Amino acid sequence: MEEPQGLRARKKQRTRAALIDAAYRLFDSRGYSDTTVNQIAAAAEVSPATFFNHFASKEDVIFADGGVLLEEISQRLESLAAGRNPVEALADAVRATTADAGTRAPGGELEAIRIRLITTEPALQAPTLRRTFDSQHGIAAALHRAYAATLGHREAEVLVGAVVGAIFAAVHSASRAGEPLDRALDDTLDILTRTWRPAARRGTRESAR
Amino acid sequence: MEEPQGLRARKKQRTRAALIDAAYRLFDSRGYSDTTVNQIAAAAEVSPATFFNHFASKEDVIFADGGVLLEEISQRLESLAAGRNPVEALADAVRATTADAGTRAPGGELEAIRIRLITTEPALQAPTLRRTFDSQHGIAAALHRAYAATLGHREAEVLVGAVVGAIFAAVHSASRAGEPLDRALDDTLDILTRTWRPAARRGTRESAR
DNA sequence: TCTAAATTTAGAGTCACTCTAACTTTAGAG
DNA sequence: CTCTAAAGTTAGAGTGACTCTAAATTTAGA
Repeated sequence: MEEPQGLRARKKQRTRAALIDAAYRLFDSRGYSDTTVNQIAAAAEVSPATFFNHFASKEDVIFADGGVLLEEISQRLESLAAGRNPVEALADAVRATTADAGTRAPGGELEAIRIRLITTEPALQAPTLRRTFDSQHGIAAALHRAYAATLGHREAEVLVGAVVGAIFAAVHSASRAGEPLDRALDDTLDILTRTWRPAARRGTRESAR
Repeated sequence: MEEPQGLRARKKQRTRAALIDAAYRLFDSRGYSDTTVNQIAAAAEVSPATFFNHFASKEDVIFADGGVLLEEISQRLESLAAGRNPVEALADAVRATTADAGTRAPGGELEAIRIRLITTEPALQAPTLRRTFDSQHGIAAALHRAYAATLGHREAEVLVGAVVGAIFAAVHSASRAGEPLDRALDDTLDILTRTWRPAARRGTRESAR
């Protein structure tokens, strides 16, 4: 897992790690908006220019090593598809992924800060939505692959969009109400699996020409 | 509809209209990102400071008179609730609202530009998502009101989130594929109403205490 | 040891956005 | 009609994210 790269690459990773660490530390104490990129660079003891050498934007530092969840869900989908309807499989994949994302050792400390940040900082709401939205295509593609026989391309997109949209809505409203997020997630997945029916298909082709 | 306000208010509306007009014109020709607020102000023949006097941000010009759709959908929900399940009512409300939003006379010219901008300009994706997401609460509240007897608070949030998320996913994928958006919307609403079942409720209270 | 590529850096510049203090115009009282 | 208060507009300075260019430093590999 740890390729013994050259000295060059190792140094680069070290400054990158220093930047991430400094950023999370500052975001945690002063808040996201009140932390400046210059402060992060100073705390990491590099020049401000170096920050943008590693991250495309200030937010990027927070989502830097994200996108892993997307791949995890997509992968799980394939093994969970058997015998379940798409929504059940999706729900299980989400459950499984979030379950061990919470207990994952490396970066677990930062993970807690991240969740707090993206659920509370207003300035991060839009970026979070955007990135999640972008990752939907990948999941939809995986779902379509796993249910190629019964699930059209558009139906897969719609389904994933619905599940993700529902989760976001529930998590956000729970967050505002001060309720625990994991419970909101469970409730949501329950509701979705309970109220979804595998589709009385009208035609077999839905991207008719 | 047009309160004959004082000269003061009329002048203010005129500069506001000039700003909106200039902004759309410039966005349309040079693109959103390549248009600067200074250029908009110059085109409207006001100072740059005045722009921010009317709009909180550059994007704000585009969404300025939006938010109307939200209220429309919420209102329609109440009259459409009878005899339908929640998803059917929601779908009908969306259909009805988008139907006459397309044919609404005033600003119809700008409306076309707006749709093109928010579906193609990458810089507007995040703001669009954010605003839509924010408006969900209002719709969810209206839905909960219309189905107070059978639909819990959380279920309403989940449902609206699912419908909105599905629509967004479909519209976005259609937009990337170059397919007509209205057709994607119709397909999506069809899929949703066909695959949703009114819920075999487990308990009557889902925000158990 | 020398050269080429990768990292970092300084520095100047753009743009969105904020804040403050002034300036102009309208509204309404007397 | 006049005078004052408020609303609207403006100039100007400043902050912070982000870009670009060119130079400095460091490592890789011949």
